[in-house]
Order: sequence, then C-alpha cells, then structure tokens
Amino acid sequence: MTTPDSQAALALFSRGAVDLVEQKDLAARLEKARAERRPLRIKFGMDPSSPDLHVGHAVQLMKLRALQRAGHQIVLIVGDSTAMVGDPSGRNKLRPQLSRADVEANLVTYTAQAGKVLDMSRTEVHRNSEWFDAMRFEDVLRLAGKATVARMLERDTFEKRMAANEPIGVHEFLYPLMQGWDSVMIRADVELGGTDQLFNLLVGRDLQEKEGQAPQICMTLPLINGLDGRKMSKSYGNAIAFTDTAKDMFGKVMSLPDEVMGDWFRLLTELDPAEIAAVLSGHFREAKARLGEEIASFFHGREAGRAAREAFDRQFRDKELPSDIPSVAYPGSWPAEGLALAVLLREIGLCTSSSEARRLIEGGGVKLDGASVNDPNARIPRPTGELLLQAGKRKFARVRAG
RNA sequence: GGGGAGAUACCAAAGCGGCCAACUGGGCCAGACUGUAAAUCUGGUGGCAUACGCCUUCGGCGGUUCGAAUCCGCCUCUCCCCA
Repeated sequence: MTTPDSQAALALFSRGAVDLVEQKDLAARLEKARAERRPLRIKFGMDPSSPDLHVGHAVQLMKLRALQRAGHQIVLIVGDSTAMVGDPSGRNKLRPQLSRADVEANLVTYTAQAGKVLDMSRTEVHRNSEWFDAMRFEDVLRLAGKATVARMLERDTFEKRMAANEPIGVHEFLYPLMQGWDSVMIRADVELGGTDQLFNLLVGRDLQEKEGQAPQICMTLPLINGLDGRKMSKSYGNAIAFTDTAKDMFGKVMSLPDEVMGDWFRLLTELDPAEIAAVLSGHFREAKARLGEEIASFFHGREAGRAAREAFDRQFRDKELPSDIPSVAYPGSWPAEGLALAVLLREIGLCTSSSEARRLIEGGGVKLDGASVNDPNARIPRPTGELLLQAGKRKFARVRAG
C-alpha cells in the first residue's frame, strides 16, 4: 500500500464532508495506520430493501472510491437485519419486511451496481444477519441496555415525530444500536454516511468505546436532492438511477435547478476543484450539459455520454425529433369510423389511461404529425403509413395500424 | 387500567344526510415564457365512455335511510391526558 502523507490523506477524507467527528481523531488514526502499515477500515451501510442504486448513493460511493484508491479497505454492510426494522431516517413509516430471497436478490443487484464505482474484488461485504441472527433475546436486551431513551429521543427524526404526535415503535430505537453494533463487529475505523446518518454513526462510536475499541471516526456527506427538490429516492420517482440510459441521465441532469450544480460537480465527478470552478463560472446551460455528460460518461462511457448530449441538443435546442422514436403497431383492429385518439394514446403506452390522455389533449399537450390536437374526442382514421404521435414534451411514438 | 380526540385522494387539510369524484394548499402533469433550469401566468390532477352518462373511492365490516364521507353498532389503528 502506498500511503500518502498525513496532510494529503486528511484532505482526501475530509473533502466534501459535512460532519467529521473528530477530525483530530482521524489525523491520529491515519498516522497510526501509516506507522503500522495497515489500511483503515471504512464502513458503509447499504439498505437492501430497494434494489436499484441512484446517484444519491453515488455521493458516498465516489468518496469510497477515492479512499479505496488511496489504499484503504472498504467494508460494505448489507443491512438485511436492520431492514426488518426500517430506518427511521426521513421516512416515518415502517417498511414491509423482506424475505431472505428478496434480500439476496437485491444484494446481487446492489453489488453489481456498486461495482460500477468500486473495485468489488478489493471490497469486503457483510450481511449484518451474520451476527444478528446468532443473538439470543438476552443478547438483544444487553444491546438495548447500552443506550437510554433520552439519548434516542435526541435524534431529530424521533424528536420531530414525537412533536408531530406520530407513532414511534419501540423496536425503532434498536435501529441505531444495530447499526452501531455493526461497527463493533467489523472493527470500523471510519464510518461514512449521509448527513441524516450522523446520529446512527455516533451511536456506533459510543458502542465501540463501550466495547473497548477505538471509537470510529464518523463522516457525513451531503444528501443530494432529486429532480423535484425532495430527498432523492427511487420511490419518489425523482432519482437518476445507475440503470438509467445515458440519454435519460443526461436529460435528467439538464432539468436540475442551477443552484445544485456546484454540489453535484463536487460530489459526483472526479474533476479537480479548479476545473469545476472554471466550468461554473461560464454559462449555466453549458455547465449543466458538462455535468450531464460527465455523469452519463461515468456510467456508460465517453462515447455514450457525448452521444447523449448531442441527441439532447438536437431534440431540444434544435427542436429536431429524437432519433430513437419507438415504432409501434396498434395491437387492436382499427375501426372504420376512426380510432379515438385518447384510446390510441393509452393502448400504445404514451398515457396510462384514456382519461389522462383526454386531459393531456385538452391541455394542448398532444401532437399528431407535428400539429396540436385539441379535441379530446378526436378520432383518427386508419393510417396508410406511420403516424407521429407526441404526448407531452418527451414522449414520442410512431404508430401504424396492426 | 380510566378518560378524551382522531382515521378523507400522492401529502397536508375542509366537508358532518342529497348541490361530493369530494373546498383549499403543496406536489405532480400539461400549455405560455425559457437554457427541457428558476421565477411567473394558465389549465388539469379516480376509471370507462364520441356523447347522455355509468362505475369505484372518504380506515374495515355490518346497519338505518328513497339517499351516507356525513347517522348508528362492532372491529382495527393512532394521538393526548390521568394512573
């Protein structure tokens, strides 16, 4: 392992971090590790309850990537046991329990996706059921006894829920303890998480100390918001997923608010700070396009990133039609008196219901062969060739009679 | 254990026997304007239907009524106060 000198190492860790508890501990730990010629064990927990990663996760993963390249040992914890509790962060509702099979399936997806950012061959992966399944009730009680109710209520989400008269399950108090226990079990030197994780990370620190271990350094990185300004989450439909196409990634980046550009560049690209500053001082559309290209390229390669940008420019800047309009055949028979446009839109999947299609038509959002249609009852005669349909800004299809 | 309050569409929150597919705000979708940004303005926001209209929905199950989100009973869940 090649250990950078302490100053540079410290800078590498703390760049972009919101909380770092404690910085001096980290400096000392780095120093010690260097003397012992061992890497630091960096812990990061993943929730296996939803299968796909998105760029919100990438904030953490990019940091882990940098640390991994600096020679540190990344330890991913798959929280299959904690998933049974449901992290009280952010969401206020309990999650459904997952079956073993679901967890395993998600785990496969997760590690494959994380592999786009990390070198998984050098990454340690654990399920926390490895130790929690072996616990007896007595052990659980002992763990629960390591924290007080008052301490738990300090957590802002619990505090808010109490204030809002919302229910809190007693078992939810166990979540931070479980996460903290993971740190004890893997002897973490550092734990990384989003800013909403600070409380959980600190509990790990306490537990390690109680168990006679050196308490872990807790580091949080900003949470990035999704396309609509809320916390990025797949269930909100506002995420840029690892599995999105290059074109989708680019398009989604272009619809981000200007204000978040700086954070996104810093947290999600590997451009150096000087270059980021230069890009941000130019025109914002340009900066945003650069960001979109960087992100799309990271996941899909340079060529795909560039192509996504070009396709976008053609479609939206130059108002040309997209190059990849799906061509579909209307599955049913085409009535002699013409097919209701609303039904057609539904059947080919441009709208989810004919009611929605009618609303869209009335709102002027539907174009047939480039011309707006405003009659929700419009009937379309059976076409000889292909019809070009557009629903809203970005949904297109070419249709022919089946 | 005792007493009180409450459960309405994605979220918040009105409605308290017919005028309710259900006020309003947020979110979201669409249109105008743009840089597919923000801000602003406009329209829309259960499903089916060319249309008259029909169907499903107000925690769950029953009941009263010509008619219930609204009244009654039971059940489930939540919060508050007291112990």
